[in-house]
Amino acid sequence: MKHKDINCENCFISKSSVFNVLSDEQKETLRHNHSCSHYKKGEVIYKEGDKPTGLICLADGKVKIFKEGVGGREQIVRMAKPVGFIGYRALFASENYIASAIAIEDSTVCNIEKKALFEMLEKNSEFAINIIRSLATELGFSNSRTVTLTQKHIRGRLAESLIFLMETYGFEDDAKTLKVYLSREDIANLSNMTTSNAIRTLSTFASENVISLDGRKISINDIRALNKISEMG
Amino acid sequence: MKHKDINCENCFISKSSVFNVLSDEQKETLRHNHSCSHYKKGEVIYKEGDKPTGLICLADGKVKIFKEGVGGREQIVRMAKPVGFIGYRALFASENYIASAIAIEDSTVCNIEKKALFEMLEKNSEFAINIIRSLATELGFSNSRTVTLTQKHIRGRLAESLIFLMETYGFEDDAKTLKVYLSREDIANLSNMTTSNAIRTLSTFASENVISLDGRKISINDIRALNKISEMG
DNA sequence: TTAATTTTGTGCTATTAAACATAATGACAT
DNA sequence: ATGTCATTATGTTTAATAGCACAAAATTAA
Repeated sequence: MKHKDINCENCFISKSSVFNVLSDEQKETLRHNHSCSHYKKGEVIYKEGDKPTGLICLADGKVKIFKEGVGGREQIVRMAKPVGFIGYRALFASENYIASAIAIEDSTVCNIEKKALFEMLEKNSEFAINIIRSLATELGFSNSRTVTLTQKHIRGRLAESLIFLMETYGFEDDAKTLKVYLSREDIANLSNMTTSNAIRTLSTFASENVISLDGRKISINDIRALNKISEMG
Repeated sequence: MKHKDINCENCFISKSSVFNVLSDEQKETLRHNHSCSHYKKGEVIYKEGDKPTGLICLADGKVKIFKEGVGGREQIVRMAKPVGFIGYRALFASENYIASAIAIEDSTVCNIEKKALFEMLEKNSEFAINIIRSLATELGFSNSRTVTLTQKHIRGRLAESLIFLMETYGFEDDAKTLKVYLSREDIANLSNMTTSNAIRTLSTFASENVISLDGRKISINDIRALNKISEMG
């Protein structure tokens, strides 16, 4: 369910956004061609096969992007955090979405119309170069992940996922609890393993004092050990 | 070993290249900032960790791009054909290479200087948009491949690789023999399996009359069956 | 509050594919 | 031609992990 007109100004003012090379006037143009929506935890933002209507910016919340594979088994290909973009790959490739996006927390997104965006790309080449850099970086990440997910063993894959979540979402105030609360199934889908094995391996990590578990709360006790497991298997 | 000044004009005149939106004058500018090289089968074009010096265009030949994973096991992430670009990801992300490129046939490549290329990106936004589209398409391919390689079983993965090679390099004049001659090891590295299993599974496909084998020559007898194996496992 | 449903946790079994071993074949250098 | 090395081929064993079954706990709905 969408609630219109919720503030998503974050998307335009963030220093780290690809928009940072736009002039105030250009930002204003995009602002005039956007709409905001709100999604509750678990709601679908877009589905595999849908046609993109614009560039979606995540102003607040957390979103998982995943593909359905063999027998409906899902593989999470990306986790988005604010301020970040989602669905841009399909938009720029002029294709339909090849993955789905679901809010894993209540989220606010803003949609910038395709037409206005492409006009901006033509006008401001520095902006285009920013997009090129983002896509190239993301492609490198994807290639690395392919190798990881296919070659590392379960412990290595899970350790790497935990490191990834740590780097993406950071810690709570205690400096050790991951600031993201995923189901065991989502953790499994991120790490290319069954839910059973994700549960089992998390328990093992906890028994080795590498992490602590309290429901969906995961605390990292020993980053060095986690890195070692990720690298060595 | 590199041989300078071998013709690689293909790269500039190809209709299907991202350069097709450049004016004659702009093409001339890039031409003034390029150099050609030749690589024999098996020679390294660049290695993981190297710093890109420009955009490499494959004018003639065939190249495999691969990453080294756990225990040096290689995963082929892309196969390049003429006219196509290699090494552009690292260049555009301003990173060092995260994969290596090796000629699998005698190949001619041309290197367009980084500086001239980026100046062109700034001048011609249509060109930049072309690059954006290429990167976005490639990213989609990479994401799909991640799911395939992690979820499909051996038969499915191998079938998909054969279809991929067929779509990438096409057939010889007999309309059934793949126009690319890979070692069993390369086929394995493309399909995320051991060499033994690639050999075994190819034999099985041959015994099922889906393909025919004659040394490194692979002929596709039944595309429909191959597609079915790829989809169903 | 109770009932229903989902999520988490744990043990056992079956299956897949890797690892290993050993030939056979083919390519290449001397 | 002859030896060396890489590649291809095939059989056997072993290890990893998916699949399944079931119970406990937590969450949601009635």
